[in-house]
Amino acid sequence: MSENVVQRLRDEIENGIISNDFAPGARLDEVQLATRFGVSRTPVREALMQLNAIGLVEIRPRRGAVVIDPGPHRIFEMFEVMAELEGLAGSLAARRFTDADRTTILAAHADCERSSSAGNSDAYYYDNERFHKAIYAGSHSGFLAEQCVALHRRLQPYRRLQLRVRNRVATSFAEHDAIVEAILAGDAEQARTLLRQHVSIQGERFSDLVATLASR
Amino acid sequence: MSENVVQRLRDEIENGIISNDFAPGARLDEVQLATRFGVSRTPVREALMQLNAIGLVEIRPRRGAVVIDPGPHRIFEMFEVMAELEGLAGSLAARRFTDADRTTILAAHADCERSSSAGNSDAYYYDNERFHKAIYAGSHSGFLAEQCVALHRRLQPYRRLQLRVRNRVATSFAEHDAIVEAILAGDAEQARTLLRQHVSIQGERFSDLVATLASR
DNA sequence: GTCAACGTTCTTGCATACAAGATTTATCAT
DNA sequence: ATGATAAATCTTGTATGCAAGAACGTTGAC
Repeated sequence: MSENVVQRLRDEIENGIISNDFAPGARLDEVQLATRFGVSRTPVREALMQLNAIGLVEIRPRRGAVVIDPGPHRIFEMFEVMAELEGLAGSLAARRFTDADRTTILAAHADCERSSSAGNSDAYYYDNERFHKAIYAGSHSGFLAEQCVALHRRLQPYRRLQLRVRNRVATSFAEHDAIVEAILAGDAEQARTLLRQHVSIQGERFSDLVATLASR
Repeated sequence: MSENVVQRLRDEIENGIISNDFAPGARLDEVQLATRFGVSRTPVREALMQLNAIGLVEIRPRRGAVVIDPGPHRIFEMFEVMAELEGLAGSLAARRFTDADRTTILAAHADCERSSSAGNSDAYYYDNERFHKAIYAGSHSGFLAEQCVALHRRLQPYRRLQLRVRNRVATSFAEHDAIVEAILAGDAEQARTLLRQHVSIQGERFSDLVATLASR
């Protein structure tokens, strides 16, 4: 996967956090991680520092690293920012998409339709990710795409929880449909608005999130 | 400043990059930095890894760390995202500001007026920063504020260049005035639009940036 | 039985050491 | 003189060691 041990560790631990293997609040013991991955403490420390810089891990001086627990309110704030960035990506994509972008977006959208109508929420989860990444790419802003991917990744666990809510997959796909239409029609403002609404968790969706978080 | 050596180093090197002490493309030699700051290579490496995670430094495997050179296009992309985030902050602030926020914003705004009319672009630079941070705070979104501060910081050198452009300070202050009005009137959409325009570098401002970058 | 003070143990933070890959330099052949 | 190859040097990547601070348990007093 990666060249050096540190990158590998960073990815492994990050995945562990994303996949809830390391739950929020869990202590990340250096020697424990080191023995687990068969390396010394040094690369483990370096990986933890990187995760700290990203904001996934908190390092309390002399007291070790713990997985950050954002809490419902902060998760909401993160979705709020994500919505804004996705909106921007959508509006830029509506103005800038190429033939290749169009093909990629439509392909991902078609896959979403399949997994949605099949009622396969796990498959939909992955197709949905491809769909959104296709839009980031369509924005033709490398920096924006990176920011979106990073934030998307951090929100991954909560997004996943959301899809478990009843009918969310079907609703999500319907929203995709309108988004694709707006983008391909070149309607930047409409694409922005729809994507913002699609991503943000307002009203009852926030309640659903809190409820699902509590019952983990 | 900070508890441990790594944080201190991270800040020092980051400041060095921001202030162009370490120019884009410059090699960051581990032993050199270590002796310079009177520490061993270990904390230097850890600091570099953090800067790598933030995106200020590129670490090429087995070939050392260099300061990333974003290039005009990427800088433009970064301002584009910054504009969006500031716009969001402004719209949230318009809806959520408290009496304390109002006081802080007005105070910073008044300082901007002073340094602007005094023609002191260095002073304006700092007052401007306070003004924008006051708006971030007014948004009452901790996550958004963090993102804004981080990006603001990364764009610091280029923002500074911009203020050197003729009349930019006066124009900037005039824009602030309208922004304050919109926020305090609770006009979220107007605040968003004005802030977006205020921050983004469209048209001739981009040409100015490129020109200034070239003649550094 | 509870609480506090002290000592032990464990963990982190930084330094040093060593190995492996990259770079530079020197030598040789054409 | 120029190019290539090989050796020496330098730099990075990882491991280990040591000191200082935090967590924990024990002992003693009330």
